[in-house]
Amino acid sequence: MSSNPKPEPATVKLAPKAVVGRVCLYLRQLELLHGQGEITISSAELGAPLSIKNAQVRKDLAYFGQFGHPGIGYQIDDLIGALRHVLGVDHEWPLALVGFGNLGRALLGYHGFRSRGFKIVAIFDADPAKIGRKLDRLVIEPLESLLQVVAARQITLALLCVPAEVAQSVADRLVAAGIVGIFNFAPTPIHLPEHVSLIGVDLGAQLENLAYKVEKSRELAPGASQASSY
Amino acid sequence: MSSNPKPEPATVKLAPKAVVGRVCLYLRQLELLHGQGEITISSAELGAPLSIKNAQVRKDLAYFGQFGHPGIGYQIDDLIGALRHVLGVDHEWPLALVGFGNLGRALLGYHGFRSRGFKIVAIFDADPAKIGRKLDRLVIEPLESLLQVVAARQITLALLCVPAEVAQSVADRLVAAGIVGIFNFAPTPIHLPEHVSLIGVDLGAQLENLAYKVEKSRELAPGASQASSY
DNA sequence: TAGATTGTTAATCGATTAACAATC
DNA sequence: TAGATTGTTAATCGATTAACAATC
Repeated sequence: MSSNPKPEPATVKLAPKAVVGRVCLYLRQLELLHGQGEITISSAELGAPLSIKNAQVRKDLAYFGQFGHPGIGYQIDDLIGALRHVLGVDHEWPLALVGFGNLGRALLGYHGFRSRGFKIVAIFDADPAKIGRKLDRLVIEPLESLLQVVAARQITLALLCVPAEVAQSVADRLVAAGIVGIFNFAPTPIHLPEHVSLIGVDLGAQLENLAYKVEKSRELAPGASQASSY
Repeated sequence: MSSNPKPEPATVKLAPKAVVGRVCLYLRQLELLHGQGEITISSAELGAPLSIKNAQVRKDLAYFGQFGHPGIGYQIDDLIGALRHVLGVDHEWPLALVGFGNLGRALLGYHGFRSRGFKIVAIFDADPAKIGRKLDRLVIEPLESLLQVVAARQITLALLCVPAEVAQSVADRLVAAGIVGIFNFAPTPIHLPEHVSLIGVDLGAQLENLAYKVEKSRELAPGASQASSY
């Protein structure tokens, strides 16, 4: 433990969503660079491949502390450690996968989760025909077991991949079982109590956004659009 | 040669990303209400289930025209038609599915696309073991066929579900084949020429966002977080 | 008319960018 | 020291919210 300036003088400034989103990208980029043997990096170099300006990078990082060295830049391994801690990905997260349809099946095998400490430790489905099926080391369980399994395996987060019609009611049951964060893939908004966090991705809506962009750039003229990177 | 530095003086206000995102939600909500036999709706009623304020709803819609009637509200079927046109979902969009791994397989069966006029009409993969396999009415084809198939089936959009390492190079080939919009699922930013539109969803990064929220609300106190709806 | 609700303007709020003294 | 780069403040930009005359 070093001589840290001021740990937290009641300044619980929770970072804006946009900032957190970008910090995730910085972390991934940093890990890539670390793997390539890089030692330090400047805000400009870090932002460039992500199309993010140097001032933005510095401001984002400054939300969480002072990590840089004037004239030098950022120590990559130190920054990786700091950002992992900030984002809460410096430890494992046991996940429940709820709804084992097409999308649920894909998420079970999705590498982007596992590589970040997110580990699916339970699968639930309402369909009696699916219950009992074995996958990997897991068995598909009925929603009736939610309460017991969530407690036993200390599950905190859930991937919700059920049909839109039942998304809200299943979400309610997840909350009742003690889940504190839900990643909603159902194409419908759901409402949760204040203490439960929520992220939603509506793939259909996203694709409509893309259609709009294309339609619009066609209108504007053959060859004028705004490019962007994600 | 082209004598237009600025094509349209007044009316080419391309709506901000956030506005388009919300309009997609309005459209879905309106279709739901239409199915329930509702005829008219006010901005307040439309926004409520989405946790969006009435002023915001009116402002968003006003980007695209005047659809409402003072004292009455909006005619649901008229508004649906208008928004579909604005978003470009009043006609079919032939899609290419590129990369037939876990996620690609899930997207092939994903109902949220088909119900909006998005229709997968070609599947590509680089793996010789997969090429030739039949699914639904489609055959998995090699990337070498891209140019020919995209032209023949008039494909404009692509779902990119390949590993991060090859995402950029495959995207380049898609662009070369004439694709004008890419939905990138690979967990890496890609860069495209100006005339090609891009939407990216990084599921791993999203899950990290959720982890951050949970971590943060734990710090703040047991029972204080910001709820939101998607 | 009285009540409801729009589209739009003005006020507020937040996020991005630029600029620069401080630091290595 | 000279050059590089930080963290932070100030300026700019954009998005959300409130307020209200106009309209049905």
